[in-house]
Amino acid sequence: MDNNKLAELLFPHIKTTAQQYREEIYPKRDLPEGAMVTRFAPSPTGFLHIGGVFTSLVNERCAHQTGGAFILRIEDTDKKREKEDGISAIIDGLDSFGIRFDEGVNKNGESGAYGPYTQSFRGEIYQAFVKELVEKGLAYPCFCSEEELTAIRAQQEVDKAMPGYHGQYAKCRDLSYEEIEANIKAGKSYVMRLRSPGKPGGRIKYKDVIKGNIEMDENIVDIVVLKSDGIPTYHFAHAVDDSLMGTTHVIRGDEWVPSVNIHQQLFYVLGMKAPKYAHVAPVMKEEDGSKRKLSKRKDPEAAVSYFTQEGYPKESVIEYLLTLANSGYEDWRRANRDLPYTEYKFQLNKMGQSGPLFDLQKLHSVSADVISRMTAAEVAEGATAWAETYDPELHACLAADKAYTEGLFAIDRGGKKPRKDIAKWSDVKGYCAYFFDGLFSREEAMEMDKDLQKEILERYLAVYDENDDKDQWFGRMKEICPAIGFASEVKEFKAAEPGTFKGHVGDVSSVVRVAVTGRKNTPDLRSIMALMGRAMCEQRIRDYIASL
RNA sequence: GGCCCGUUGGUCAAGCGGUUAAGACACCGCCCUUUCACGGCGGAAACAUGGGUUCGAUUCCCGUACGGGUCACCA
Repeated sequence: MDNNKLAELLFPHIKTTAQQYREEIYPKRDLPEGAMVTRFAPSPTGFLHIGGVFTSLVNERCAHQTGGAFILRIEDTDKKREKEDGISAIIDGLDSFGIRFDEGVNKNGESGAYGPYTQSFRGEIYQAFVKELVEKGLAYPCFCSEEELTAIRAQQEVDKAMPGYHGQYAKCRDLSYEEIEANIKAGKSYVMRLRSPGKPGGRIKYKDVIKGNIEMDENIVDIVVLKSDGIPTYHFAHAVDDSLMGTTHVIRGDEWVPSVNIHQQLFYVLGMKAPKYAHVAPVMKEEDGSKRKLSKRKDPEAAVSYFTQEGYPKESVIEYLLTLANSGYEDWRRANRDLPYTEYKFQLNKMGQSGPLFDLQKLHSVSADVISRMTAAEVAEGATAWAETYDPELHACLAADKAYTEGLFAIDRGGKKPRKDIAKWSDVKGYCAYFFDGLFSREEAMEMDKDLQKEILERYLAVYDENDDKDQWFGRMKEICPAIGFASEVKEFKAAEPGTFKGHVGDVSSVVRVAVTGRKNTPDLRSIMALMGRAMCEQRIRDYIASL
């Protein structure tokens, strides 16, 4: 058969050759030694999944810490599953986690010298490569219908043969030029298949950066490279794009491991160098005692929107994901509390081989730590921004007086041992409600004789001075003690015979605390009262007395 | 079912032939402390299983079990 003639019959409109794409249109990248070119290549089939953030973070770290490039490519080769806002959901989602791309699809379209970066716009490129394959006798049209394919599968089951279009089952493999021409003239729909050079029984080996040495059967299936609509399959698009774009490391989910034999074969027939592969295990979820892949449909915490809704700062999610990705990260963080995560030397080959369970409790702890390292201004800003869309009532309070809001977050913040009460912005309301009359409610009461509480508060009011510093403030509490039979030192109280004192200075401040905040537990009361101011504190105390 | 990968405390995990088998989250106790938090100290808690190889296996090899992945004109 005349392969060139067949190629022309099949692709008469394709004038730019594969050779030109390879050598002229997309030149080699000029990068420093060791620079990694990576890519995140999602298909726009729904919303961004936390697993997508995970793999793109890994890709991003590898590219940027080596001075390489990070590409966002959209794999929209499946029209059926495509969702309308799929692309923008991915772009916005990644952007909201601060993951930056150097090339590819973005909000304004595309940028970079290796485009288009959206596969649906690369049709002619793929076809040029298939055309070349046809010329070399490595691809052919297949006219089998869905029914025929099903029949083949059924037959293979009977024969206990390996499923797939191969060997004796590859009916269209050796069609003559005339037959092909006749089918096409008859308007029969067809796909383009690879004429696999693989031999049954052949084995291939490759070294996965994460999984190590992997050995598997050589591919012998004549896989589809171009679907009947002329759009490539993932496999083919991957091979063409990643070689043309100069990807050095393909870092993707490990569900692709079994396809590596196909991919390597594709690079081989295309005459292009295969990239290195690193297969990342998926983030898992525990259910009924067994692990399974985190699913977008079943698990609310799988969608990135969950984290924004709950108000986990993006830094927290990244921080947590990094601890999952590299176990050394936590140690590094402890030693370098204030450095940005980009300073950490991420190691691809140190990633776990099996999927980690997504642990919300750990996220919570990591996030509390992240927030504890923020400044009051940052916390105020984060919380206010979150509340604006998710809690209008809270937002009204936080936004009313910026200085006041910042002040409340400044209490017990900074220094070596900052508080860790807030793990996500949705915790803020519970944390600070008593600072605002609009949110305030009396949540807890003192278990102490009411008249005694009254007396304590009356006496306190008599000596209360809003200008006191911390020591003076506490001194007032002590001042009250003797007159009401309380110990002004806790040690004194503990050392004395039971019954000597009715209580101690700590109990006095507890009464004041409950009166002012409606709670038994709060951060430093003096700071709280100083921030709230005399009028508010006095009002709270008087209201409390009246309620007793 | 075929093929591929994996299996260290509840979870995330160090480990790479000889260790008292790290650390973190969670849990428990104690200390610090005017409350709470933070912090400090301590505790309980693990090498799936059976065979080899070896002077010695968590570590290497084989089998078993369990878990995960994949076998499309989906990615």
